[in-house]
Amino acid sequence: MKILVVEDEQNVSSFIKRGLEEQGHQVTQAFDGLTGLKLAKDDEFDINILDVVMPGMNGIDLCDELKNKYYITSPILMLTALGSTEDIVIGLETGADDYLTKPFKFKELLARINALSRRGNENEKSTKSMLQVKDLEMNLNSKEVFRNGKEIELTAREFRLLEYLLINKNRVVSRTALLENVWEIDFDLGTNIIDVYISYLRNKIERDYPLKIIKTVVGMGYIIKD
Amino acid sequence: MKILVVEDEQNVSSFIKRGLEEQGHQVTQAFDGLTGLKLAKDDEFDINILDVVMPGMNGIDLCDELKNKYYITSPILMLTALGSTEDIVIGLETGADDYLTKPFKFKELLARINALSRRGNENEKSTKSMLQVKDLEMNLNSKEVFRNGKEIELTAREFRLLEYLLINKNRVVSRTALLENVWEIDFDLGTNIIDVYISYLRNKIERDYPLKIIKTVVGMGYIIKD
DNA sequence: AATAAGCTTTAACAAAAGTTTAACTGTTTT
DNA sequence: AAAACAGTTAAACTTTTGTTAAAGCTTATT
Repeated sequence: MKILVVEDEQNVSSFIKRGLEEQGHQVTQAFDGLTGLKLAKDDEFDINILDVVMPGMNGIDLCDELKNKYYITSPILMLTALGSTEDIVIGLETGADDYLTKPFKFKELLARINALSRRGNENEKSTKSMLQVKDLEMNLNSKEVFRNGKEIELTAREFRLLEYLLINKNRVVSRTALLENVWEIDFDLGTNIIDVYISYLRNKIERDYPLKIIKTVVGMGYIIKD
Repeated sequence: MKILVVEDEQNVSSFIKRGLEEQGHQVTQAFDGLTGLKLAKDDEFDINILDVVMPGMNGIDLCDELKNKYYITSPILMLTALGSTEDIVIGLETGADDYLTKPFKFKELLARINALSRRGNENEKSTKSMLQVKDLEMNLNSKEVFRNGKEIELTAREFRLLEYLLINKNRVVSRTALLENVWEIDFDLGTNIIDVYISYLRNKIERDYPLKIIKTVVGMGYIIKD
């Protein structure tokens, strides 16, 4: 993992760096808030460790900027002096994902880092390249579609239509939305292309199976439900 | 929020309960691990607070069971005695989402609970789109309507009418307003379409239930009250 | 550049579903 | 009790959806 450590005290920073590198992580150091901001805002790190007390920009403001201005998604772990409950409260409020009071045992830091990265990975399940509903699977990388394990060949447009419906699983998708997002047509001029493609799609993915996938909601659009 | 507190020390448990209830949360108490397990495993709580040191099943085993056997998804916050770093490490390793060392300031517990629930909500952004009154629920994403858990099929117009009434819950909605907002008719030419649709709607959502939803306010319009 | 194959779009029609009108009945207010 | 207001019903009407075939495009290949 790539880990950023923003900490002004040389010896604490090195202590962390050495320990994490022993665990096979790649550590980048920043010794003041502004440098830390520059490094972190592009969200290239798996975890950001920020000290609260620093000259210039402090850890809380840095955390605030990162989470609420640059909207970074990687977790932030705050380091605070023992007993400064106020800081902890504010830190968590501004969006820090965890904190640790100094002095701390390295083992605990490690456990927290693991917990944070574990949590991060769970959220990324949604980003992964498979969409599915019932016994229908769509692989976004290989652009393959399977029903009950059997491959179904779709044309590009059929694929995009199905993809959009799957991304919006459990939501009714209007014709306007389909026209805009699948066909990039921003105003309808009385085409029935959607109906035609829904029909094609149904022929390919539902014809041989009793379990239907695409439901029509008359007057509103179409929906794929779990 | 519904919060579960599994803690064997009466006074600590009550302290937490009282504080959280003051914040408007709904707290359920368990005074031993097994009871806690029974309550938590059905995953009906928004947050589970577990004490580590308890007679019988301890908090760490409980956490392990819940996360790795019953796969509950709601966050777990562990309470540990000060300085037992070992416990914290194990706790986080078994899947706890956060921990707090005793003694703690209530303010901090609150901040952590808020942080945990915030994190949870991000994963299910589809939730915010529910309208409801009494035992009637309307899902604006899937365009589904349920009465007492049972689905009711509505046409597009019926849906829009009910939606508008629900958005204006506890307010009398005039016929003119309905005509403008549901039918997009800006001036009435003596139609009774609203009466007709109110009648259709009542047939579908009230016919089989003693508890009525839509009330007529003669000379003014209709109202749905909580 | 011409051809062919595959994909996309249009258009016509049939079928299904939903909406509106209007006549009639019932209820509340004056 | 009359007048105004609200509710019900069924038939007429409109809109929406599904299907098919043919025409129009693109793209790869000769």
